[in-house]
Amino acid sequence: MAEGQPATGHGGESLLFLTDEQLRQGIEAMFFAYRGFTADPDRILQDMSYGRAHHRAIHFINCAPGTTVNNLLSILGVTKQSLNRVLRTLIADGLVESRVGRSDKRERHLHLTEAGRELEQRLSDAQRARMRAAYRQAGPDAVAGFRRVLEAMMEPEMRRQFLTLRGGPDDRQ
Amino acid sequence: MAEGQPATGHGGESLLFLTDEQLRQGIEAMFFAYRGFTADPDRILQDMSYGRAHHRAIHFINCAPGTTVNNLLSILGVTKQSLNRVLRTLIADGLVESRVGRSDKRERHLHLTEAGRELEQRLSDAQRARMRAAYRQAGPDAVAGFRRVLEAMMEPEMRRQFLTLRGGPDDRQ
DNA sequence: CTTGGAATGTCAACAAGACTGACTTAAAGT
DNA sequence: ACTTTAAGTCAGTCTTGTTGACATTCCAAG
Repeated sequence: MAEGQPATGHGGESLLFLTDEQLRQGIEAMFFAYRGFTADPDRILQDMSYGRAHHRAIHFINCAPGTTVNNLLSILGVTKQSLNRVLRTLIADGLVESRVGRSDKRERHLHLTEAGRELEQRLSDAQRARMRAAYRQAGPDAVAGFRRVLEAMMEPEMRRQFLTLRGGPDDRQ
Repeated sequence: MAEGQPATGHGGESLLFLTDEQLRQGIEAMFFAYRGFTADPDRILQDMSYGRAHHRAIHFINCAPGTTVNNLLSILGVTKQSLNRVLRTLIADGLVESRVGRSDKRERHLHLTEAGRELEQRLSDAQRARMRAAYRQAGPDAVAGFRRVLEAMMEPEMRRQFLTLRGGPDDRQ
């Protein structure tokens, strides 16, 4: 496994390219960058009594309105009990609405309320602003490469989820 | 702010390039990729009674042998109480050695023991393997772009730290 | 129709790992 | 002598993950 493009055609670079030192730098870059990536929303959230988990839930409910709890679980990769605590507070605070499924009454379909969409916007704007700045600074070609490496780094199952999400959200309810 | 390169000279793409949808996809890619990024070491660590915090400490002690506790704190971005809990167990388990500073006896210089280096290798190998596979699959140009975007995404202070780390570790002791 | 299993979601209790705040000890600087 | 700095500790809280037990609903086999 792990072939794809055998790293040919870049004069000599193909060998230097995968030294442990280069990889170590990539690992550290990932670590520091992820900190920056979450810094802005975290700052907003800590003033409310929410955390990163709430942000993630809000984000993906916004992306796929009407999604079920189970569906959200597989995207977020946590236990249902963990997600439930977060959802409970979001519902209690009127940011998320949980509608009993029409066809299958066991399911709960999740939607953001107006207030929920408003918070989502605030958080997304902050995160997108940093992303936009980074993209601008790095340039279009760098962005394409960035995306390619990230996709290759995902667990296969998550990559499927990711590509599905890009396609179209399920709005059944 | 957020100019740098005004995204010129890539025929038409310059406008499409920064849509909210593109940015959202970048954000989600970052989320899923980071999960993959930590998955392998996490699997190794959960069999021992360690967590991600221990991995980070071991990683950076290995990178900069002889680093002080304070130095490590600023790299990891956690409180000393939090780091101390981790260091205490690592020292007790004989993975990390804490030497009193020669010139300044208040400082403790941290080193990995043989057992510590061994664990570090195991963890790094797992993480590097994934990184290597992703790099190979994406190709050299993509990797360069990946690195550029990550660097631009860091908090300015972390970027300094990162570039310093690339330069040379401080081996004073 | 009933009944038992599977799926979905909820509640309760606990652990890891972050945080703050207050305090001690030792060494360095002034 | 006094202050500052580096490190460590104790106690308490918060977020977010975990497992275990439980309720509800659906569906299919008897």
